[in-house]
Order: sequence, then structure tokens, then C-alpha cells
Amino acid sequence: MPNNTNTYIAELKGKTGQEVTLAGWLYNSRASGKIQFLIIRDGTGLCQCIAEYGKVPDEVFDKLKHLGQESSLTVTGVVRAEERSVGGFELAVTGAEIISPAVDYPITPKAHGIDFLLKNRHLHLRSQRQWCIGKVRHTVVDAIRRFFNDNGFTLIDTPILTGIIGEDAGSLFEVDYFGESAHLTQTGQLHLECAAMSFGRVYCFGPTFRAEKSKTRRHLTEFWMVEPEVAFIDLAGLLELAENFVSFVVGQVLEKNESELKTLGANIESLKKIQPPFYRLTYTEAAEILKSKKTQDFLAAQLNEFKSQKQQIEKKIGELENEAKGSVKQWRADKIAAELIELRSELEETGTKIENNPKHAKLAAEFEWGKDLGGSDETIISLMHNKPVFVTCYPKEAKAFYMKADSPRFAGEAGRSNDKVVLNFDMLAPAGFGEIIGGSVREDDYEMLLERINKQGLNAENYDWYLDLRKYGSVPHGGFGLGVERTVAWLTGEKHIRQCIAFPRMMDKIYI
RNA sequence: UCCCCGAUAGCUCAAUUGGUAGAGCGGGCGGCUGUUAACCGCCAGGUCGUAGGUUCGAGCCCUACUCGGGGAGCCA
Repeated sequence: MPNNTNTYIAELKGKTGQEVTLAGWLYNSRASGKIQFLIIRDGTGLCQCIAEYGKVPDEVFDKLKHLGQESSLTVTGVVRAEERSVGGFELAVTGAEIISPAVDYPITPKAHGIDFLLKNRHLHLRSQRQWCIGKVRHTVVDAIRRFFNDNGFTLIDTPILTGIIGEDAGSLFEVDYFGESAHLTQTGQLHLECAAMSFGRVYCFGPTFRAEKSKTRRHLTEFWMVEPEVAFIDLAGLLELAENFVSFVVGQVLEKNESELKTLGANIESLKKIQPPFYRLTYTEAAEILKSKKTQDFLAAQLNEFKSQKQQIEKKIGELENEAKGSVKQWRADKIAAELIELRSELEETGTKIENNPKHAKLAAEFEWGKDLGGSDETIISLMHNKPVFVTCYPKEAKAFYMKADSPRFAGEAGRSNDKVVLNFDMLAPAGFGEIIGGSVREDDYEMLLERINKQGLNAENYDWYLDLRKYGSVPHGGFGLGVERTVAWLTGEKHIRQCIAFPRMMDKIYI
């Protein structure tokens, strides 16, 4: 980099004993009379810098003492290994230069509400948690491109403004296109299929828009999706591709972001288990599992666990409240108050789980063949497994028009007649996280496809070009889509998908 | 769209259940040479979301509205 003699915090390893200059922002500072602990962040990491009275010029010492959080500065000092310090290294400060002081930075090192943080998203991105998630996301995106690029896939950029409906007409964002109606893409799949007939193996990767009225921790109206599409592939081939792909992405994150995962409190051990093969269930088998006694027992056991969790939390709250009533030191009272806030929100969450459990049990028990798998059904299946689960061959009626009807190979034991199911699959992330991939073999027969289009009340004229693919050298083909934010949320253990994209767009709300 | 919860200092939350609005963090000043969301002392900081109503008296009760959170349905 030109004209930059500064050292990045990530490069401190191996510079022990050398004098270096860091350029960054003041993340936090603690002063203790004649010694100051300044934590600097520079985008590559955090480093504690020690300013001792007498070892830096007096006016520098004074300036640092009154410097506000997030002020930008350069700090010069000697690197030394120090176990007690974040990152294992610290700087013995010999000099510092303030670039731009910050006053009254709104995001303090204490707790904040989510609305406040989203309104301050432009600043919240600087926080450690958001930084770690951003790093993991970067690795996920890089791994996605790497996997497909290294496996013979060609990148095709599919349009964002489209005139064709890929998924559900109810979740479209309408755009005025010079007086005509157009909308934002819900999937690149249909265009991608065209490209697959030219390049064989292709993928697209970009933002996707769905105007779903979904106010949940799993939904965004704008999210990033990668979609591979392969000519000459069957369902078994797609599953293999998907499990190799996901395992590669997880492996890359484990390799490159271990410290971020640790900071975020992700379950690293369970991620290490993500290796092919994943579990495979047909929809029919999944439906039977849902209705089985095993599932009811599983849910009942879970309910008991939730209840005992609740009791434990309540007991702890009681204990803390009692302690707070007695005479305690101010600092202890504060700690108790903070703990109580956390425990109460945990209690509320557990209460919701207890409330939902019987509903989910009922939904599962009364599950009827032919319905789509609901969110709670997916959660149950996913909770019962420690690796991702493929659920294949859903009823045709519940699925999109372009999915190919079943063949005997995938019909499953239950032996429903083949034409009632389609050759699709969902991939459910383990431990209750739920769906992160949806895909299918595409209908490649002209007549069958036309029939499905008409049956779903779509205007066949709009799909002329799509039907043409079945006219001129049609081949079996298929693909899938993986949601980036959901994947990042799963890997990082982040509860809400909105934290997994820098500037989230949610239902009815764009903050900045 | 439906159900539940919330709105009090810049931020996170209290307020003995209708009787003078409080604490921590953050900010300012001071103290402390190994802190880890440091700690200790002092100071400043409020039209209790908005509009009505009940009452001698409302942060607290009632009605409407606005905004936010959580969940359901649907999905990547």
C-alpha cells in the first residue's frame, strides 16, 4: 500500500520488540492514575495499548486521558507479548497522534436495545460482534465463489429487474418500468436454466427480493442467494453437490474464522461434524416421523426440559432479587440488575417455547400428507439431527410449477403414486435452525411444463422463452438456492438474520 | 393479516401498585501504575411516546392513535 508505514494489528505477531505505529479508532479506554489502557481497533483486530506516565510526553498522556470513544488516532509503541491482553499482544506506548477526536459516541460499551442499534447501524458496524459476523460472512461469500469456480461452474449474472414470476406472485416488489410493470427478482433460476443449456454448469449470486409479510428472525425482504444450475443431473446428484458445497463452506469458515466464531460463541464442535454424507429423508418419511410416537416423546421431553429451565431461571431470579433487597455494594447491585434483565428476557423466551411446544406437537401429530412442511415441522426434524437433513420429494400441489414429477427411484417406501410428488429437496440445518437450501430437478418435458403453467393460472405467453428450453434439446437438469444470511446466522449462532447483513431490509422498514 | 408484550435522562432500566421522578452506563471534574463492559468520590442531565378521559391528585387506571419488540402463517 503506498505511503502507509503503519502496521496492522493482525500483523503484530512476530513483531515483538519492534516499535510500530498503529492507525485506528479508540475502542475503549480505562485510566488508572499514572497508567492508561487504550484498546485500539484498526479493522484487522483489537490491540491494547499501555500508556504509562513518564514514558510518553506529558501532553500526549493528558490528551489520551480525555479522548472519547471512537476517536481516530495513531499510536506508536513497542510490541510485546502479553497473555492478559486481547489478541495476546500489547503496545507499550511511546507516542500518539490524535487524528480526529470523537465526542459523545452514542453506542457505549453497555447494553442497548435493538431499535436503537438498527437506527445507529452506520456506527454499530464498528462493534466487535458485527465485525466478527462481517468477517464470517466474507468467508462464506468467498467460499461460495471458490467452490463453484473450482468445480467447473461458470458465473452468470442474472437480471434483478424482471418481467417473469419465479416464485409466488404475492411476494413481488413492483417497479414502474417506464410505464410498464416490472418487478425485482425473486430468483435467478429461470434465467439460469437458459445459461445452463449453454455452459452446462452455472451459478448466479446476488441480491433477491421478496415482499413477504414475514416479521420473523428468519426473514429479510432483501437477501443474498447463490443458485447453481446443472445440466444432466438428477436428484441424487443435486444432493451430493449440495452436501459437498455446504461442507466446503463450513470448512472454510472453521479454517479462517476460528477466533471470530469463538468471540461470537458459536458451537465450533458441532460445526466440525458437518461432513458428507448428510441425512436423507423423503417427505413421506418426514411426515411419518412427525406423526410418530417418537416425535411426540421427543417433544414431550423437550417440554419438560423447557419447564425445568424455566424453574431454574425463576429460582435464580428469586435469589438475585433477595440479594438485591439486602444491603449490597453499589457495584454488586448493578451487576444483579444487569443479570436480572438478561434472565427475564431468557425467561420470556423459554415461556414462548413452552407455549409453542404443544402447538407444534399438535401440528406434527395432525400432519397430513399433502401439506407443505411448516416452519415448526422443519424445526422438529432439524432438532432431531446433528447434521443437516435433506427432505426430498414433496407433494406436487405444495410446490412450484417448474419442479419435475417423481420417478420410481425416489418414491420412497410409502409408495405413493409417483406423479403426486416432485423431485425437489430442502436442506435443513441441524439443531433446530431450519431451512437454508431449497432446490429441485426441473420439469424438462414441454407438455408437462405447459400443463403446470396453465394449471397454476400463469400466463403461458410470458413463459415462451422458458418453454423453448424444452423444445430445443431439452435435458434433465436442476439446481438449488442457498440463502447467505441464513447460512451466516446458522454458522455464527446469531439468533436474528438481520445481524448477518450490513444493512438489513426488513418488512416495512428500512432504517438507513 | 392475527395474537402477546413494551414506550420514563443520550443509552439500559427502576419507581414500595394512585401521593415530591431514581440508579448505572455515557458526558464533565477529581483519585488510583495491570485494567478486561475496571473501580471510588463529586457535578450536569426529565413536558414520563401522542391526544383525550377518570380522580382532590396519574409515570401508574380507562379509550384512541403512533412507534417498537416477540410469536404465528409463508419462505432462502
